[in-house]
Amino acid sequence: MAVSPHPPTSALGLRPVAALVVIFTVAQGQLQVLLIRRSAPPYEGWWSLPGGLLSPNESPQAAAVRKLEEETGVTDVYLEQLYTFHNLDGRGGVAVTYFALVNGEQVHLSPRQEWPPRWFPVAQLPPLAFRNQEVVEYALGRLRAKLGYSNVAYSLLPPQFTMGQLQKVYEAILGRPLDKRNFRRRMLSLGLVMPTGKKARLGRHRPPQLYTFRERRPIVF
Amino acid sequence: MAVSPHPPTSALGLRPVAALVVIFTVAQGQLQVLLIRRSAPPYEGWWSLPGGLLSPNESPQAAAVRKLEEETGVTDVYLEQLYTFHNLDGRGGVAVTYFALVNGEQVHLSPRQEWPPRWFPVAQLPPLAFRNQEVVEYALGRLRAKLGYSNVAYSLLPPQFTMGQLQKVYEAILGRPLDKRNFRRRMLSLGLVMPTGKKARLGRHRPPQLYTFRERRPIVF
DNA sequence: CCAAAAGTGTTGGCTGTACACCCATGT
DNA sequence: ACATGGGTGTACAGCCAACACTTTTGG
Repeated sequence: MAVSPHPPTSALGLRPVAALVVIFTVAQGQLQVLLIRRSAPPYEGWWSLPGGLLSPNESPQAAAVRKLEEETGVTDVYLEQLYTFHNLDGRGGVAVTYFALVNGEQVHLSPRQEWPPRWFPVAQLPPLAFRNQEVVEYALGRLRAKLGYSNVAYSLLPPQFTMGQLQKVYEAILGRPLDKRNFRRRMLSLGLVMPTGKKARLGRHRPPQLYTFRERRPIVF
Repeated sequence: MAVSPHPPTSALGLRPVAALVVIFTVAQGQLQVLLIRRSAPPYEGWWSLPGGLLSPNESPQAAAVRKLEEETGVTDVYLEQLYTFHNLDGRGGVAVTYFALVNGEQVHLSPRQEWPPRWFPVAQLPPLAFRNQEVVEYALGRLRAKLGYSNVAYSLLPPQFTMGQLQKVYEAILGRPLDKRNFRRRMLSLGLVMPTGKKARLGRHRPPQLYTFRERRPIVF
């Protein structure tokens, strides 16, 4: 374990506890992560994950929700606890990490800050402060795994969408192309999504079929 | 969220941080959990999971290892972070939980304490302090899931074992019987275990074939 | 001799994957 | 007319679950 360059703050079992959020979205066909720029040392000016110490009486999850809302204005999205790291910052603190999935359409990045938050494609991240790189990689692995057996994608899409849109989201997250027919079959047979009521008219001027998620909250199979 | 009956200890983002360990073993054909009795209020005299606040400069994982060693004398076993709970004790603390798997043969429960630790079958737990019941259930779900795609069982068994022994461990954890032939085939074809070098002599007096885990450290597929 | 545990193959169902063409719409 | 995207079926391979009897060992 690395030697702490700072005096210990950990007597009595009391520790600084922070929440960190890896916020994902899919835009321009790519999976993207939200990063902010640090305005204070250490790592001043470096890109890093949104997060910070818990407020008095606040739970780690509440802090994650608060950070998410502060940075993106979005609430009521998929949020899941990832892992709890120790000493990410070299000061003996504990960081509870989360990942969130947001629909890029609804997000308005807070422009109030001097150095505003920005989306970065996961494949082209800048150097990150602390050990945030690790955290992003961990989150990405988890997200990809969950895609296979849960409905996490619901919060990346509008309430109604076409199969093509859904498939593009999956492809962006997995980073590889999928077969259209197999994809459709799987989504339907898992009961993940269902066609909207709007019957497709036969004959001329038939609009594409729209689908919705059966459940717009976390489900695991 | 429940109202705290105690004054908040959470100003400045400093919180009490504890580690809790769900220690599993398989004995008498049953999956068992190690519990201790609390010697102080609240919940004095109730059964609960081993754990406690971090020592100065100690990481949550190190605290979990320490607790495990204190209670069972065992070291170098499978240990995995589970989930981080908030306010388990109603005092606004953060509890990082772990689960561990130990081979019952190697364990010598510390008898030094007035109220010694004891194994309980998971199916027959006594009432537990705080919300430890939740933690055990969470751990059990995770353990069962991991059994399917990892080699976690290695630390529940001696270095060499028969297929029958291995199968009994799986059955105890899953709580249902398995088919002998399918089980053997799967273990071998997944490359989880391999026969020991000792060639089975043909003819009379052939001892049962012994197997070992290919890797005695955490592997996930 | 008896009880207990090791060892051994085959079949049928299901699931996942690979693969190509037509139709409608909008530009 | 062309480009874009929606929509459709089949065949093969691998995986899992069900199923019964023989051999060996130790007492």
